[in-house]
Amino acid sequence: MSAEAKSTGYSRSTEDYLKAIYELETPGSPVQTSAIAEALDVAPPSVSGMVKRLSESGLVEHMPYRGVRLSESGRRAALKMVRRHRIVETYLTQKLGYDWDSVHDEAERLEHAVSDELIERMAMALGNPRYDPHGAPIPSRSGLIEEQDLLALSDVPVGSMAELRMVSDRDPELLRYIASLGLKVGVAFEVIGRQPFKGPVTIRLPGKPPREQAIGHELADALRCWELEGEVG
Amino acid sequence: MSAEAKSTGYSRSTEDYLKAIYELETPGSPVQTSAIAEALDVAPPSVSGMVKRLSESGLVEHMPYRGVRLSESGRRAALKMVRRHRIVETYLTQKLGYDWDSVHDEAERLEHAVSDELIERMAMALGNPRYDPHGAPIPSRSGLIEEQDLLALSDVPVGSMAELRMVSDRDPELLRYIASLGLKVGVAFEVIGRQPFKGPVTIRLPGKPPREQAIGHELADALRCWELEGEVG
DNA sequence: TCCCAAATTTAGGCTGGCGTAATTCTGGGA
DNA sequence: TCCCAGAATTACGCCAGCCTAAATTTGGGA
Repeated sequence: MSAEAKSTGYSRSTEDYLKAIYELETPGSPVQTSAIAEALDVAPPSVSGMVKRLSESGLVEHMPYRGVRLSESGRRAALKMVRRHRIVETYLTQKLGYDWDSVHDEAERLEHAVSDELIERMAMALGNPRYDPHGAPIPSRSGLIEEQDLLALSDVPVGSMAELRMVSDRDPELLRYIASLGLKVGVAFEVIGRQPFKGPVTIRLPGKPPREQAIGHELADALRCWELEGEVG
Repeated sequence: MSAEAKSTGYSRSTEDYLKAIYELETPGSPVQTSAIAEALDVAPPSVSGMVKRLSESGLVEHMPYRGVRLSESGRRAALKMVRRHRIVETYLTQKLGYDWDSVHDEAERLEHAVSDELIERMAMALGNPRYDPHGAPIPSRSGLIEEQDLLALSDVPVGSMAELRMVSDRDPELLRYIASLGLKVGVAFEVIGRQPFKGPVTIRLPGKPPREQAIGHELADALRCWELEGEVG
């Protein structure tokens, strides 16, 4: 009966679940209950309960004991949340001086409170950006998102040039660290070595004297790159 | 057990109640249950229930059947919400092109989601404003608020000059209307007449040809003014 | 002083969302 | 094919907040 000026019309919790499911979805397989539980830091039975409500609302398709998939309307709502999150992050960094490692939590709360109008005004003020500060593509107002086909740094062949295109916004520590290395979205570098058995990747970073830097495997897995055309010897 | 990055540490609902009570409080008398119920658009028994919780948390002092008063900590939290609300309103109008009649609802939601840091960054970007777009004073970070001693337009003596200083942000219709008259905070005018029995107040507004304008009693009650020194014949 | 209307509180219920404990299903290994 | 570990679900309970209906209190007028 209550109006709820939320503009997705769904509860905060529902919005969180939809976004989490969207982010966990891979084209092939449904998202498992336990994965959602971990992502949202709730107990698995809580997820079962919410999944039931979501599927009754037609937001997800539930295959018992198998997992869930977003329905069309679920995906639309999820992409709306993703757009909000990324525009807010971009706005905070560009207009209010936030560092890229500190915007995630703020955006996580604001995405539930902003109206469509505010988001569009922020987007306008930013010149309708296509990527957020971590390189993630911003879905369009109509819910289209660019599918990027990026390579983990750990998979870039030794000897090639690559450009950092995207990093998860989740881990501030990690973001601070890679920023301290001079790495940010758009920086190109050469991959000059990789040790086997999940050993570090070594890259050469541009600079007055180019700098070689070892990147641990876990980190190298989190850095998404474009392999650049011209190879370097 | 959950951390709650809310920074007041209270629930959305609690924040709403505290702010409402603050705004209904008058130095002398406690705030009645029914007044809170009306302000928040909930049923009186819901207020009784919440008041019980608030008083158990030490945020209000409850005098059964008489009403409630904010405690020190309750007042501090309420003023924090007021500061947030007013800074958000100011930010939206000054930096994102909102009109003064459309910021209230947006601020009403954002005030619960923003962090202290975001508020301070907004305030900084605005040059630490002292008043919001409707002329209401913005509490300082430490919780001090300027007490203004303003006169309703309906109480300004006929013949004097006055300046509009403050209007409630609650009614967009009213705000649009007075803006359409060319009235905004800071505009000075002369009170040239007032009809008895809650009749209209007539004012003379500055302009290429000064304009006379009748203001209904209800509206005249909502416009808070300074009486200016120099009288005019 | 008594009584009634209005305000308030209590009683009892509901929903969303979370938790734990117990149960059920699934799929891979022996 | 059987069995079991792990995943998922069901069963049940809790709390915040809201509601309506039924007491209860209060204060002002006759």
